[in-house]
Amino acid sequence: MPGVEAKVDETAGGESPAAVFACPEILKKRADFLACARARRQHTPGFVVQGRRRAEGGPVRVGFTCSKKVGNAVARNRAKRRLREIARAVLPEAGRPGWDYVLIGRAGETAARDFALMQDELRAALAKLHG
RNA sequence: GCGGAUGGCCGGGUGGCUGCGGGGGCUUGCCUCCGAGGAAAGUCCGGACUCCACGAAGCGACGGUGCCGGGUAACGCCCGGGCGGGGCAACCCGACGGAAAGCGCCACAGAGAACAGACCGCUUGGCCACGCCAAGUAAGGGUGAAACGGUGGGGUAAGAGCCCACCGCGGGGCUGGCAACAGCGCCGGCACGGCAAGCCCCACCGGGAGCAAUGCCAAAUAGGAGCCUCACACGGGCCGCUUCGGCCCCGGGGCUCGGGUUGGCAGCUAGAGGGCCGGCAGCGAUGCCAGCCUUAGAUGAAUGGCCACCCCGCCCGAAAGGGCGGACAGAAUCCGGCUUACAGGCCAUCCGCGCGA
RNA sequence: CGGGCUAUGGCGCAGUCUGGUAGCGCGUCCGUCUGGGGGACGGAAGGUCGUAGGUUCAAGUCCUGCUAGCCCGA
Repeated sequence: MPGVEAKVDETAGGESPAAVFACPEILKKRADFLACARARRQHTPGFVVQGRRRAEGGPVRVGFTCSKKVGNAVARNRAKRRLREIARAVLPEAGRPGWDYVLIGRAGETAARDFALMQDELRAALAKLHG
């Protein structure tokens, strides 16, 4: 859909306010996930984060993965919701434009770990990833 | 009070801040409304809805269902009834058609395993007499999951439905019931072991695929290949000296085939819909009528995060209080069932035992 | 959304159709041969047949429900 892509290019131009970063673009293509999987990664007790810098630039993008190992549908959905929430809270300030991030849920921990703790861990992991 | 049976219900609540999906509104970034389940699950049945195939009917193959009656859009579901089994009872359970249509199987043990037959025996007779032979017999013993009707009496050389009574079984009759079936009396003297969740027979049912169905739009490979047809108007080629005529390419239309990547829209949520309170018919499932309320539609896929109070459970504590936790589980076209999972709690009816009046 | 396959000793597989004895190879253990190792030979142990019911005298096998894993089509 050309119209939508044109709009995305506008917002990614750099002049947009911080509100754009409040809801980062969601990764939808399998190829994007595979590209991130080949890039750098950081492990934390609650989740795994992968990140890569896209050659073409653009906004912050983020994707979420919870495999069957995490549990049944309820456990997977709950883990993804918590990952989305910490991404929404942390990425606008800690994420870098032009980067793709993938957050991967882990069995048990992602759904049970303290929420504030996971936010700090994401900030620390992103710093390591960028550096 | 203790124990039990059946039917039904709830599945944490309230408020605040901040986010997500969808609808609507307008002043285009704000407001407002709605937003998971009883199983949304497993995908085991039955439908609706789309597309494909098909002249009708019959027969066959394959698959399914299987006591009778009713309910239903339909069902393998539900209700009522019958029969059989379990329980002191309330009540529960049952793949519950046919084994005299045919084939097959019944290991081991045992004399003998489906058609009769005789190991130990019993009785009679004979003899070279503590044994052998012949005839009769199938009551008793032993084996087995199962042994050719059972119990009692008569009878007999010993026995045997050989005869009798009761029970069982089979046949036909009457009565009650729509029926499954039940009851009553009559006849037969026993023939017909089990397995059909082995093949099979009988009766009934069933076309295939699935919302990634299907339809439309846009971009793009590239305006591809084949067949039929229309027209020889333009252009090219061939036959022909030319006009003209015919044929082929090309062109218009139709059909088929091949390659075939994304994106959007429709389908897409109001339907045999659910809930509450009534009325009528019915034992009931259910049907009819009336009123009110309610009604998720995502597509890398929406319900999250934090806080406060209350409820419940566990732990620590003398208490105040503190800490941890909240069953099973997440819509994907929709509906009716089935099956499976489920912390804790509530309500109603009924049964047995004990105590009291 | 629809369809199929598998589950048996530690590992890989037979046996299931056609019901009565669970078998094969590798591995493990013991012994012998060798000075020792390897190897060979001989012997032995080891299986709730995924799970819960049912049919049957009898179930790994037949039927039904469930669990786990794998594969295929749109």
